[in-house]
Amino acid sequence: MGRLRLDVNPAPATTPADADAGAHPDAGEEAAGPDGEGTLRRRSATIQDVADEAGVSRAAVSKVIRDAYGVSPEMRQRVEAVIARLDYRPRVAARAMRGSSFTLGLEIPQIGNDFHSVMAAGATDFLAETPYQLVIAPIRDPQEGDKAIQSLADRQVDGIVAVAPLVSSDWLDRLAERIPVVMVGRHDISTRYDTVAGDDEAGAEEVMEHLIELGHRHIAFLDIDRRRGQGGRSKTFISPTGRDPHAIRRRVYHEHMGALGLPPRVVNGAGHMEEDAAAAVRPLLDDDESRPTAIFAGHDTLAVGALRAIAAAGLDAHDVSVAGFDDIPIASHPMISLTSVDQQGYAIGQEAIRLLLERMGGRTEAVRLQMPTTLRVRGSTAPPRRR
Amino acid sequence: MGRLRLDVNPAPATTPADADAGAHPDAGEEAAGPDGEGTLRRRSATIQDVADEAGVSRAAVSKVIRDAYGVSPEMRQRVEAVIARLDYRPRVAARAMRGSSFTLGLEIPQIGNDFHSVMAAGATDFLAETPYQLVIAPIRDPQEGDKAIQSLADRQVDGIVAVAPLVSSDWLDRLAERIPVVMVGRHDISTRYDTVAGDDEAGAEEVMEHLIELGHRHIAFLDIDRRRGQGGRSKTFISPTGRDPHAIRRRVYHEHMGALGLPPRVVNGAGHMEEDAAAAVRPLLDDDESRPTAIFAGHDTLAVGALRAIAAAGLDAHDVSVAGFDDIPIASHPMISLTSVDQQGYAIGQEAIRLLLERMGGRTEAVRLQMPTTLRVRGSTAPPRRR
DNA sequence: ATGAAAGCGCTAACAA
DNA sequence: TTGTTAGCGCTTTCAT
Repeated sequence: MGRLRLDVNPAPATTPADADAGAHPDAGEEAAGPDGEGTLRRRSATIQDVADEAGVSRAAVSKVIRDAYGVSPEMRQRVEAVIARLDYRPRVAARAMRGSSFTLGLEIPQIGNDFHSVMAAGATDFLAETPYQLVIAPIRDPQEGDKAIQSLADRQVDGIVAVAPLVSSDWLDRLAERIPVVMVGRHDISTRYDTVAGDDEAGAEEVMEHLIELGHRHIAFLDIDRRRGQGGRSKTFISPTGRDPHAIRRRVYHEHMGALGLPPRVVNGAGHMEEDAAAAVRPLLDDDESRPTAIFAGHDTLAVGALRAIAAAGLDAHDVSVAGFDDIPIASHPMISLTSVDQQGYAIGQEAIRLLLERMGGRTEAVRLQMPTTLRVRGSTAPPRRR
Repeated sequence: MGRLRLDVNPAPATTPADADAGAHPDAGEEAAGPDGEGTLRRRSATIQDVADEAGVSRAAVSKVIRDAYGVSPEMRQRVEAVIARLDYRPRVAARAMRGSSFTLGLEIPQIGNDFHSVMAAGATDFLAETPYQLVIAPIRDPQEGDKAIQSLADRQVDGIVAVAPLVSSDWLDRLAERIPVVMVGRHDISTRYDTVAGDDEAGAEEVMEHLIELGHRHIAFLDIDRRRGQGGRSKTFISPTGRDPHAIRRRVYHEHMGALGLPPRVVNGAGHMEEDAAAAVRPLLDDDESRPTAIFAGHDTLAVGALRAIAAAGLDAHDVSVAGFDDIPIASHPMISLTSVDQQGYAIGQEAIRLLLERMGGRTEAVRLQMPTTLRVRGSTAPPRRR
């Protein structure tokens, strides 16, 4: 599956059109023209075609489509009519060569993670009345963040928003010299790119205080697994600064456990997916004695996976409580009812784009935004059953 | 919120670099070079820079990066060294002007719909070992599908996969004259673009037979709402052919109800979102007498929303059963346990890309693929309580 | 207000 | 095997 024949190279896009003797392609006309309705790809109208047809210069057409200064109403009208008739669309690639592509890139480390979806929705909505188009570059392995970001940069996007906790800040600094960059979920201090992040420290503290107050003492931390994708990729590495969101959440967990003299227990999620988390949690539940009474999951997708294992084992919140992070939409579903930290993913997406547009508009000082968090207490956390 | 200052126009990307007197940008060197570490955006290396630095022609460099025929090992090595040192990256926009952009576009009508996420994952995975990058164009309103597709086309992607049930097939035919297109979830017969779709008819039949067999007679159909975004967008319209997936599911529902002489009851989901569906279902539950005993939801996101309303009202599957379509990941969660039709979203994503690559490789006959469906019976459907 | 012309970075004939 | 050259479609001075 997934094996593709190696005829991958696209057919040369060169049309047999050599007759450059003022031949208007007449693209978009309903009359199919002299060219048979065969299968050959038809060339579409260029700015030159429009200019010829309207009897003006390319420059004039360019001014019309850019709404630039210096066009008479009559010319504008004439040109616009031809544009409509020929169904002319400016080629973004050609524009990009001279300036901007009016495209913004968003890299997210996991398609299907609802937190990222919500963030992307915020970004998309914010761009609505803007001339910019957002494109998302999805990746398979969270470790490949730098590749996807680079790929976006190669495509001449005018700016990049990325969620990539593991990419080195040096590399990002270098990238940000070339193109405006806003990083989401990073707490590092860069002078070249902006950051937007939730307050991971405060959020994690709320969770731990809540669990402890409920009476839990045997609390496990369900972490994402960074050992995956161990290939020695040069620019990607395990965050050494401990400043990525999951490292912070884990540290706060350790601090609270330590303060109470409780032994920490970190379980590796073996990935980012719900199923990975369920698999990692399952063995914890076997033994009634050693079983934790609560699990603090690094993010909601892991938390939902933990709930999957717990429910499948016939246990409930009084046996094993679960708290997550992100407050993804399903968390508030009454049948899931997951206690979670709301870090305003939608607003994060909006703010990231706002900052990016600001930067593209000329701002040069770096801005760091931290969103406040709110603990949403729900049914998945309850006092532990006395044993 | 979301209101952005109108300094949206990107700063002109022209660097003040006028000294074209053989100045190598020396991009990517760790030594910051003579230029102060100020804020001006640095120009990055071009193929010309590499050629100059390596003492060869542009064509030679081009051949090296394209792995083309006719380069001596020595030259290749020399060029590659310079490429690495200068951190040279070919500009995709420039390449796109001469041929392909090595970018494939995926348009999905709703970011955050898990079925689309799974599909996108299949597409992404299939492209893994390929030189192509997938970019996703998200949209806010499902009605804007044509805009997003057009936007992708404007960006010179080499091919397009789209989920856009409401776009007219004429428009798509015209688009497909210019660029390879594969449509997902459409059952129409086009000679210019391919289609991949689940077997909506068979899937819906399985659902209805299952509900009826359980003993349900008062079955409602929870439909997406097509009245939204009523603005008269020229190329978008309510599918007149009745061949879009939701129209088919609804038709099968009507047929089964009619065959049993039962009165149909179609409820509008007022959108595609879970919350929309919950709001639409709530009023159905008020009156014990008129309350349906089962709901067939047009897709799983709506079904989960229905479950939200049902659970919030303190009811369960014996009061109101729910069946959905798509078998999104959360459906199998034991706390949700939603009966649903599996139409292999992941495989659909893979197949769509496979067909697209085939088409890009030269195939001209249209291919229509239909994926078989499987009903996953779970806890959300149960025999109705006797009243 | 309009147009001529240069050039963005790359690929693809074609020559050498 | 290598280099020269002509564009791809657009924006942008700079003349007119």
